[in-house]
Amino acid sequence: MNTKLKLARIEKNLSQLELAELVQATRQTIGLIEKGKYNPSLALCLKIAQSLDKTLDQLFWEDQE
Amino acid sequence: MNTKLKLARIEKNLSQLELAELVQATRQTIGLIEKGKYNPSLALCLKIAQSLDKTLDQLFWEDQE
DNA sequence: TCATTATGAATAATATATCTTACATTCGCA
DNA sequence: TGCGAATGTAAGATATATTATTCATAATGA
Repeated sequence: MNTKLKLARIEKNLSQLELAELVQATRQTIGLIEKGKYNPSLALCLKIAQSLDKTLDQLFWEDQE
Repeated sequence: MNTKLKLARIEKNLSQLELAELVQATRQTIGLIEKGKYNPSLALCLKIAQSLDKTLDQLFWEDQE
């Protein structure tokens, strides 16, 4: 479950569908990434980060043990 | 061409093969990512970053225009 | 009540990352 | 010289991300 991504999207007042269109993906893909059920490509992560005005680390980096 | 990745690997004195083994990938995959010919998965990017003691941003973030 | 929006979820099809295997080149070093 | 290590590259096979389509549900507002 990628809560950071979901929160960042909601902060920007975007629906899954709106974010999907911004990054040229589908609603399902965004939904599954937020659910943590997909292992997205770097290119998609970069587009998402740009669209939400975040960096990769802010959305996808978890402190590794 | 991902120069940051290549430099970070060389800084750690790792060959492509050694890095590949650390992240459970193949030498070819590492080579192609360094060449900028692959769009790697987030999971692989995370493993690479951990192995090189860098964050995602340090290896894969380019200042977007 | 009804319509719309947002989301979750499943299945089948497609695109592509990754692997496997293999061969070639370069370079440092004995 | 020549050997071994590191790297580049290519073709075919496999795994999986992503799409397309569809159905279901909850929330909201007219």
